[in-house]
Amino acid sequence: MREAPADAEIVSHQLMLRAGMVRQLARGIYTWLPLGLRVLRKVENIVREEMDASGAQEVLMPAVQPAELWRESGRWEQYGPELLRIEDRHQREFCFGPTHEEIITDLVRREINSYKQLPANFYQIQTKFRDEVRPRFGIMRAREFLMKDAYSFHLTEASLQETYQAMYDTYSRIFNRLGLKFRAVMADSGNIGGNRSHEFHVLAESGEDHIVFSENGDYAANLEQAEALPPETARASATKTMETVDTPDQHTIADISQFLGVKQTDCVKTLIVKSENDELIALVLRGDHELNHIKAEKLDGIKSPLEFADEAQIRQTLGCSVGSIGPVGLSIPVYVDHTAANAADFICGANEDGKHLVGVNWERDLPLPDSVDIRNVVTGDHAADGSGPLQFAKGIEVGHIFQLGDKYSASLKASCLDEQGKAITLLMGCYGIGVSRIVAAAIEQNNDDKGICWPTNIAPFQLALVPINMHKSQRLREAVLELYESLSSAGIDVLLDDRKERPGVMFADMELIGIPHRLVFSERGLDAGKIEYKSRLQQENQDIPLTEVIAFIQGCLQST
RNA sequence: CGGGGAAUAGCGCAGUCUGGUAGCGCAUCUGCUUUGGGAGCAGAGGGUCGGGGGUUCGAAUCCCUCUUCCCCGACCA
Repeated sequence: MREAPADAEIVSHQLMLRAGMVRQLARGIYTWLPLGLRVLRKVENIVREEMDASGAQEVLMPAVQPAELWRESGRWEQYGPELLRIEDRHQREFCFGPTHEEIITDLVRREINSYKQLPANFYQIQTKFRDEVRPRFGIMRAREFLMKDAYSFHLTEASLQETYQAMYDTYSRIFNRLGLKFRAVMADSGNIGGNRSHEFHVLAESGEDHIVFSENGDYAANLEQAEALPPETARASATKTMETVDTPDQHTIADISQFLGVKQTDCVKTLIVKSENDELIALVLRGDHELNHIKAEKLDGIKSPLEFADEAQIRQTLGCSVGSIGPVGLSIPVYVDHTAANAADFICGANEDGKHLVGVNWERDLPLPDSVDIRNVVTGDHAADGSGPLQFAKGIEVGHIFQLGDKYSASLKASCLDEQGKAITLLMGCYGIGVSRIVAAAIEQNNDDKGICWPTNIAPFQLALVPINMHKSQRLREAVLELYESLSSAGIDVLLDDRKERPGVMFADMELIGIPHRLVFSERGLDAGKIEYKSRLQQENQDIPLTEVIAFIQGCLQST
């Protein structure tokens, strides 16, 4: 289709519809059309080959899973509405699997009894269903999607580390073979649990995740996880006295700094969040900094997930509105960010509507508690490992590896006997790749105003063969068919555009669907013994002698 | 779950306010012309106007209701 449906928001979704790769059946549920499926299968095969090469073994687990196992792990209650629950005709409860920790752990506890069988790593490439609150962006965040999930089992921590590293290396090989620019970053392990975790991001401007890394690449983390170091310089000494000033109707830091004619960095903001008992806790940050929710909710006493206090409760306890809060004289617990703790002669709310304090100094006007890291890193911050200034990029998460430890093996009682005949609870790792999401992410990273620009290894076809006016020339037709046969037999994935269309239409369509290499064959070329080659990524054409064309194309495919 | 929007031909949209035979562009089909960057002319096919109910002589249009989809937020790989 030439026009994208109006509800396709991002470029990969629009192009996948226009190129005829997928069609939506229901909210977050898609049919893969032949062209899209070719890409999906190519991605899948690369993942499979590299997983096999890593020593992992492929299995295939059921999509429909009995509730009992989920009750045993405690997740039937925990998982919430994202878990699609169903009943069979006997009113037995099942769910459509969003992930397979329970199933693989159950399998392993039945089948693996001895240390001699370990370590083991099992994977599958299989359809998952997660009843997302808000599916969007086509297959980027669908409810039903294709995922590669792997689970490893170990007797010792060292063995888990070894497989974790092997998976890290395998993932890097996979994304390199896919031809995508990516980065592995340290990540929060979130609800899945465990201690160490890395995310793999495909870099794309439209990515929803923010990642940071140092120039030499030694340090890489997602924004949630990146540590903000305390300032290196000592706090300046006080030069001003504390005074109250009138700031009518000035609530935000932007308002205040403009109203008073000061920089946002001279201001300090105070956010009020809820404690575990729904009481109030203050978080103090420099005016220009953003609160990092993940860091905050890990602090003692703070409710997790983080919840901001409501306006009414703030007014009742502190006697002022949200826009006028400051740390001076607060009777509730206070956490101060490292950078805010380094401020001198700063400006903050006076805990009285329409008033702020200026010239405030820690330890003179108010006590300074031990400072903490609760902000997002910003441009100018340095990497926590000392590897230099941080750079920022946006990414799409396509892989995530975790060390689960005994989270599932303990609740599901998966153990085996060690060399001394003693039962040991197994340690686990799990490793996911969003196979269908990779297809969308690859398009987000590789497109132009004409359409998709597939990396050769995952393009639906490697080469487009475009004959000009083949229907008018029998000898051209014969030459084209012969060339098509020899290209195919040479193992080249070639698409012959044998439609009776005008050249412009064929060129535009081949560019839209993103075939990386193109050969144009005309009667004129046939006479000259030449064929015209063009790469999807370049403007210029070049003429190749017919006799050399197969070798030439093979060269093109190898260099990409 | 809260807030907002939409549903009319395969796609993009008009028509709805003010009820009176269902429209436009692209796509599709036929014919002729054209043929190296999304062709031109002529003609044709294609619609329970998301479903159900109501008001009316008459409903895409007004009323009620259900469903689905989209966006923002909360949530989350």
